[in-house]
Amino acid sequence: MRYPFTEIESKWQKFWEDNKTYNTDLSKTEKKLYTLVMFIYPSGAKLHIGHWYNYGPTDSWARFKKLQGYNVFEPIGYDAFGLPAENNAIKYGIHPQDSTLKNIADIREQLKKMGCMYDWDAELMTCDPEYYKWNQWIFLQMYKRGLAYRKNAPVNWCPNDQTVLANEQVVDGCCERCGTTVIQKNLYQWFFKITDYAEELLDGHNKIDWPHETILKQQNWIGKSEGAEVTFKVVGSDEIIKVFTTRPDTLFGVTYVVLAPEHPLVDKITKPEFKADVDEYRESTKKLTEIERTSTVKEKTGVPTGSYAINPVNGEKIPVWIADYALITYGTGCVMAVPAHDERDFEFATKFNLPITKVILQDGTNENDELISAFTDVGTMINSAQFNGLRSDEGITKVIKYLEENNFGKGKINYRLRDWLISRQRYWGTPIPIIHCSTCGEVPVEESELPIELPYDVDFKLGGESPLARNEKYINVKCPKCGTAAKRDPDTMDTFVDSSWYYLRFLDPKFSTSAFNKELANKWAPVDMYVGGKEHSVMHLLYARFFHKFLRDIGLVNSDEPFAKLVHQGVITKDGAKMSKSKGNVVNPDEFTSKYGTDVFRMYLMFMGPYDQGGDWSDKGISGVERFVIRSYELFNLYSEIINQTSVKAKYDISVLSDNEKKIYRKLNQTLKKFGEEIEHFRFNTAIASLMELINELKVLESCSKEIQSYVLQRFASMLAPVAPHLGEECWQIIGNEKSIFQNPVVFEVDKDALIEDTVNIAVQVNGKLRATIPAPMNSEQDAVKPLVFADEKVTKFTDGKTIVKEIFVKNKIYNIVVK
RNA sequence: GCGAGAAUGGCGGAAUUGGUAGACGCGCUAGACUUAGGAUCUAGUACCGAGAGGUGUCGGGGUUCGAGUCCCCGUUCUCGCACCA
Repeated sequence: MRYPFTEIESKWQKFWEDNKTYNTDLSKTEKKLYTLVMFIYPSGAKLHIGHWYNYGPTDSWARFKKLQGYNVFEPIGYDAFGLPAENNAIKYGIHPQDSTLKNIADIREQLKKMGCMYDWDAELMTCDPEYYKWNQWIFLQMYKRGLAYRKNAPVNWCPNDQTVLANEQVVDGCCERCGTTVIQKNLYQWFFKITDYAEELLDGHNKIDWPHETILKQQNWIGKSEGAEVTFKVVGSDEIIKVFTTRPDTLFGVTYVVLAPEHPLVDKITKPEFKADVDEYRESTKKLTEIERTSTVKEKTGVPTGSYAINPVNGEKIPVWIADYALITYGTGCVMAVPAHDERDFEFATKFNLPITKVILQDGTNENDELISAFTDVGTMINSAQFNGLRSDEGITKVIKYLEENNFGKGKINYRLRDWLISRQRYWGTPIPIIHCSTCGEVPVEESELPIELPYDVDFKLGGESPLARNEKYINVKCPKCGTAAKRDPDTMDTFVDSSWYYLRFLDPKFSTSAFNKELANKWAPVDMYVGGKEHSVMHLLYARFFHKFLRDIGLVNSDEPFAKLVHQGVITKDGAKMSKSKGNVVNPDEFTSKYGTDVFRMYLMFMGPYDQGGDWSDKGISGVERFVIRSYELFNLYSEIINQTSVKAKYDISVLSDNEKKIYRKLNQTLKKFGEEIEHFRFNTAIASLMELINELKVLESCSKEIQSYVLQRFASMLAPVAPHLGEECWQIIGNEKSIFQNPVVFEVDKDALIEDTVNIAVQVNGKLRATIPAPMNSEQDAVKPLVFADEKVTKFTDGKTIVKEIFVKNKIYNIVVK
């Protein structure tokens, strides 16, 4: 028999849509389960294997939970703003709005063919003014509280995309999107003050069930380090240099100070006779790309400023240099250099012949031993006045205390995390709701004026400024305060703003008088299960956590974290390489869905291997899954006459069943248990393997009573339904049910009494080597098993004539005899 | 350089707390059926060996009655971060 997947799949897709099978009643919060897959970035019209791999298995998990009786909410939406649509417009002249809406329409159709249980009434897209209106509203709430602010700052600029990038979007010194080398530029930009939440973003990691590596990445990104801020006075000047150090215990070993070349103090303290060299050096570092500058293999460079500073703890006069190994973006932009105990300072001091003073003595060495490299570990403090003799790790707190008592500095915690730059000089994004007035300055738009809609007619060509700046009608407005001519902020927001709170918007998208329904958000947030790629470990997942905490602080949600549990799916590669249009190695899912159907393709993706591991694409094994699907379908057709479902009990007493019935009843329940546990933990490959194992044993059904046949098939269908939803529904119907299996999920219960086997095979080892397996009644004690063991000549062959030293017995598992 | 993870048949991959290594699937071999088909079914399939048996989870040590699993040393690969003071 052929498996008519085309008919079956379209039939059920229509059924689900007509009956709104998967619309969730959000007012019912009992057993609520909010499952979400990261929404779609509609940069093209075609879904690729990665999309299927992301959405299919996650949907199977959600379906499984629904069959377990959870009130599951699984929405879908489109992350619709962003650069690709606009780049496309520049290249081909298609308006971003037109191409995006077209893509979304195409994608929607493909998603429906995937057969996921999305609640289509909750669908959203971020380019909808009713959505981005609330981006603007949240922006204004942040602005009011000083968390959205504008400053002139050195920013990452992509010369190709002609826009500013967030630090997170710079990869290896290149634009994450187009690969062009990023340059530094000073611009007035809008920032969100995510740094205010640095400590809480770290703390919150304890409250969420996320992959360990993702939490580590975020911790690393936030980059908390504890130490001290120390003030150095500049000789013959009122200026002071503040440095951040994690090693206050080495303070007596400071032999020079380094400023970042961009540091504003450089102009003030550089001595006239050094000015030419300093300017030249600053010019040359400016020309370096991010990659060249941050390369660790690069030799250290720098020039002296001619000024000197005073080390507060010992009054020593030390030179002030500038060098590009001091980063303007970290700490204070100034470094106190301790060559004896820091590798970079050691390298620099050696190159420029600066003094090296040992202040931490390595255990087992002498003070006068020559240093051949920096000693950075813990040792004993020397040359450090009253601190001599202390262990350096203990010295840290003592020195900080001394600094504070004498007003030389203070203990300080520093973070690598920087504020989130959200301005983009591009069109296809959320307009920033600020008006610039020459007399009133920055004026926020009234909330009642929102949304500030994106005008349709704009000139997209690249010019280093936002396309919106060239739209006279949009840009020229009257100042809401004084009424004089003013201009709108011409920039748009980073698209990561859109994705930072969309999971809340799903909770009642039609409720347009606020960003989201607060009452429902408090009942349904956080998202219980969130699934998406590892590439979002830092950016999206950190920003969303920040937003959630902010929304909590203004009283809109009562939870601390947006995503309680997080799972990353792996990446599907092709011949070891990431699939991409430019490489031309994209595998088209249609090729397989048209040949095998959706269910087979979805199941094969799940069966390939561990979900979080992904893997290299090969269709080699797909026929195995196809065979399983056909065999299942045939099986149900074989028993299609079993329609008397009412006689099926919830469980049976196995002692009254025939041997075959008992065997299959037990196997079925064992499979239910195994399958459930595997799906629960996203181990789809082994879950499906357990179904295949079961079907391999279903031949004995022939000799079972109708009741048992019915019992087994019902439950088999309930396991098929999550992993092959169309097939599951069809099989459920074949055995006489009218409703969708997902509408009356009752059959996912394991009969625990049936799980235990009567007999077990005990492995008999002699000196740890397997010599025989002996069947014995379940839970037999050693005394009962022993005679069986020594009656087996496969065992005695190895024990006869030897002395038995020891016998180890593990119930139902092992009998190990140690002989000499 | 720092951090995280991984390495099991011809292939994808299975193996509760250490307890019968190779589940399930692909492929392969043989057979059955046959309107000769890349369909289906049955049996087999880690390696060496005729067999008894031996050897096997990247390499080398160790703990243990027993190690894919735990500990130490090393190799290779993947992924993050990378002059963060």
